[in-house]
Amino acid sequence: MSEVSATPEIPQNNTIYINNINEKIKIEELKKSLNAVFTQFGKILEVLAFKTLKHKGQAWVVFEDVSSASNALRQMQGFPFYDKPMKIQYAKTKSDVIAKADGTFVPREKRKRHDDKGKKRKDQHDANLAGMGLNPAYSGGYGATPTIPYPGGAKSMVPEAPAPPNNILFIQNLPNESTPMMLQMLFLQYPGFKEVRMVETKPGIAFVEYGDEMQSTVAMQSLQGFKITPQNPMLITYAKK
DNA sequence: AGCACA
Repeated sequence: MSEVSATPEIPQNNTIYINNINEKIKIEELKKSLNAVFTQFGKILEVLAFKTLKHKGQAWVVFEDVSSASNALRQMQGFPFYDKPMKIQYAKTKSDVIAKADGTFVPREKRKRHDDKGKKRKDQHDANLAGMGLNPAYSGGYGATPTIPYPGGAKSMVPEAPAPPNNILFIQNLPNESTPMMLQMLFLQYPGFKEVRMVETKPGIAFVEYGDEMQSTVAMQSLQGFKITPQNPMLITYAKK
């Protein structure tokens, strides 16, 4: 009898293919969440997901290194993501961003002919903040290098050492005039938000609670370094348990 | 279930 495995093995790839994803999640949020959840395994070059019928519930996460993809695949296999266990495989083919870096990229024929440069991407939450005179530090680049703009005086830390995840976030370097309402405006937009707690005796810090660690992670990734004033980039970490 | 390159 053959000893070939019954489950078809796909060779390693920089890109992981994820399915069984909760289809209720909007593409924009989904990509952000995937980025947040997988960034711990290494540099992510791209997250792709589509809302077309054929591609619902699926996504591709492209890592710079194959080893990152391997670790992600193993460690996040079955991870409860929006209440559904992720199914992760290697992608069947090389992603374009990788091929381009390789020099092996060859444009495929099914490419659209017409320019689609007319589409512009909207910034996500700037509108809410304008009235308060707040200035986002980021305009929504989840693919960006997760560099944390540490406030002056913070001890230099190795960014590769992540704190243990917690559904409660610890926010530092807030301006003294920050109010719970201001913070709520920022954090409420991410799913699972529960509450903001500020410590009266210690201005400049706050705790923000989410329903679970995944949700808090998404919010943290999105608002990391957000500037309420130009000299106050938020430093967000998981709260100690 | 479904493997793309918005």
